Amino acid sequence: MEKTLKQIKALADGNRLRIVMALATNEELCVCQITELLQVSTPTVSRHMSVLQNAGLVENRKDARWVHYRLTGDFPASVLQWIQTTTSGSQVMLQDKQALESILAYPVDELCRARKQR
Amino acid sequence: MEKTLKQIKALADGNRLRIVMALATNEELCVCQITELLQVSTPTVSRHMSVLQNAGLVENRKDARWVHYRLTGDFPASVLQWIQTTTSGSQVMLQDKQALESILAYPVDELCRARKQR
DNA sequence: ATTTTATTTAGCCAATTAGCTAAGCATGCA
DNA sequence: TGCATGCTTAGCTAATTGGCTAAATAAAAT
Repeated sequence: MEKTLKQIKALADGNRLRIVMALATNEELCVCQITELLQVSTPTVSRHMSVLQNAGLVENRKDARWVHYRLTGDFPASVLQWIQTTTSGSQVMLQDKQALESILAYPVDELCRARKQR
Repeated sequence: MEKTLKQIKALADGNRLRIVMALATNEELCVCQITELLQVSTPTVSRHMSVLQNAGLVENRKDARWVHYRLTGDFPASVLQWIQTTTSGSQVMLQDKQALESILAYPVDELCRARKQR
């Protein structure tokens, strides 16, 4: 039961659900991009990612300065599908989808520098 | 997203997961029986049930003195199945399965009276 | 070598939550 | 009508959690 419970708890947060949905449609995102999406501080995103990773729901890949996260192959497919079908029409998720398009329009390093200036 | 998140949060607790699993294999259980299963106080069970009910995952039926809870038809089937397959082999769930057999062996009113004496 | 940059870790605070006991509310029975 | 019974609500406490800022780490660029 422990693993299942850990995974459910990892998903039981609005921001983490948004992250999962973003990764479901975008394969890989770096911390900086997720930070821009959620509009919370970088450390907060980092902690959310470690919760998801600890639950075995995401994994990361280091590439130069960036850490790219993606959903693991173990991510329970039926759960992901349920989340997608039940949330994809929601206000937040629609907004995120649009925001992600803008975010992905920038090269990663430009986005990060841009954030810095605020 | 709100409804989905509410449902996930409702499931993000060990005792509530145990309750859901118990109801998945037993159709209907009263508060008293669930209390006996979890070995926590009646008010605690009552609160757990209201969290699940608020999320639309369980509904209740009043019968004389007792309130019987069952999973709703809306309970996302794929999620239930995932929980069942991933937790049914766990220590806790196996113990619960046995405990439930003993609990169901008593008529409901006897069980409640029996509890009272401790 | 030093500085810049992306991310993580540590430490703090406010809000939420799961547990308890005590009190309240219904419903059935004497 | 009054009492017992099953459950819920209220109110408290301890523990957990999500957010922040500041400091640490790691890797690239100057």
